[in-house]
Amino acid sequence: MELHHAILATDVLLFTFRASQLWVRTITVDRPPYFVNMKGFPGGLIKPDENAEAAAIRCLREKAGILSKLFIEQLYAFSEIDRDPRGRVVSVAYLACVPWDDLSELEQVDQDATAWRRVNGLGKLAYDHNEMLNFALEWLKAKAKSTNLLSWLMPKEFTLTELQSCYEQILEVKLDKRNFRKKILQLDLLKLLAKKTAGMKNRPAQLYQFNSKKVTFSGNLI
Amino acid sequence: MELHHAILATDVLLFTFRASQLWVRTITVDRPPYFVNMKGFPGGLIKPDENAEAAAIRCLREKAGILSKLFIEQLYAFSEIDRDPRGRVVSVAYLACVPWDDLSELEQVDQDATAWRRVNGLGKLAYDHNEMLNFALEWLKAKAKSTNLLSWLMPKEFTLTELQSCYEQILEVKLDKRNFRKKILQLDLLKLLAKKTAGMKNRPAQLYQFNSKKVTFSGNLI
DNA sequence: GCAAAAGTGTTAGATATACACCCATGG
DNA sequence: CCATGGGTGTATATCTAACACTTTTGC
Repeated sequence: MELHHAILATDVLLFTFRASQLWVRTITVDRPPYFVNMKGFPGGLIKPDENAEAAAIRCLREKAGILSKLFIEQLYAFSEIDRDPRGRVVSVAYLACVPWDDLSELEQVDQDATAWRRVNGLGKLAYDHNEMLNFALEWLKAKAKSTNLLSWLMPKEFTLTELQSCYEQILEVKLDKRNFRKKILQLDLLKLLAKKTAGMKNRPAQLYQFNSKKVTFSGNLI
Repeated sequence: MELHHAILATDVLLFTFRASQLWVRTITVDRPPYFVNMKGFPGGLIKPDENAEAAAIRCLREKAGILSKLFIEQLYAFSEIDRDPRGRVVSVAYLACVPWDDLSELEQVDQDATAWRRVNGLGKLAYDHNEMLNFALEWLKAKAKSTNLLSWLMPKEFTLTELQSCYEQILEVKLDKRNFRKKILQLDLLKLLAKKTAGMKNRPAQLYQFNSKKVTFSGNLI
């Protein structure tokens, strides 16, 4: 129908939270001109019979082995002419989140081609994936401040200290414990469970869960 | 290099503010299957030697006759399979803003193929352009609340009543005059000019201008 | 009993909201 | 003098920010 202009692709930045750290799913990119174990985010071409989001979810499955239900939203379309050394490729990047304990053992484990890596200290990534990561981290900050997005990063049950730690990671600030608890509890996002942590070498902590995983504006949270 | 998958295009929603109303630049789409004066937003294919934003600016020039310097930011990539009846076209939509009095007479005037139309009451548009408009209006709301974006919609000199009216249009709320003035003045975004309106049939109004047109977070404005 | 993390309130300052009348101009 | 839109202040409620000690458990 028209002259061929650009290949259309997608990349996905999938985040999770575990052990007081933000993690992102990476793949190994060892194609020319990238060698020696360079990392990037899973992605691939968009097929004629799928929209960009469907392609993103498929790539997560095929390239990163992730099948679980997840939160996914479009981040940005990266279209710089030289962003891919192989040719003109425009990539619609997606951001996704999944609670660590929703993942199967196979999804949690690191493999040769794909692994969970801490967001801090990823180093130089392939293509323009560092730029994508910066976009994603800014986006996470904005959403963490104004929505209940963290329901897609926290495990099913968590303590307020763990939740606070997740906010602190994403917002890159230190929060006051008492003010944080007052604020988050009065927002009515959380349900108090009839359970506490056990087996720790300190005082047991009250467990909570999110009321809803529908991500909506929830006031100015933090 | 690869199988042909999708054509890559861009569309631009260019807004301005005049006579207490939000306006958007439209074009006439009378190609099959759209006839009888259907409206849409200016757009076109992305060329091999330009990124999406450059293509958007070029399309504004070629299809809508707009050459002035403007604020432009990516909105969303629309990729539904059937969004264009002519074939598989993915469109990276951009939102742009320009102050009415930056426009030349030729840019202000309506022509056969392209015109300024009030945002309210546009009716059914071609393709998925109604969806684009909804995205853009939500985006405008969010930015109006947290940045000095309106520096790209207001004329060089304006009264506080005009500025309030622009906020009210975009946010779709009615604001209290005294609270609005208190808030906006204490934010230090505006410069008081040594001028007042004249020739009106009522009391002259103080004129202001924006200190800066660099769009940045400016507190929770309104 | 000690180490480690959990849990808990108050106060002062800043911000948001609600609200009504007088002023300057043109006709 | 009247119609039109411009301009101004206060009081209350709410939210934010700063801050330190006691409790419960495992070892």
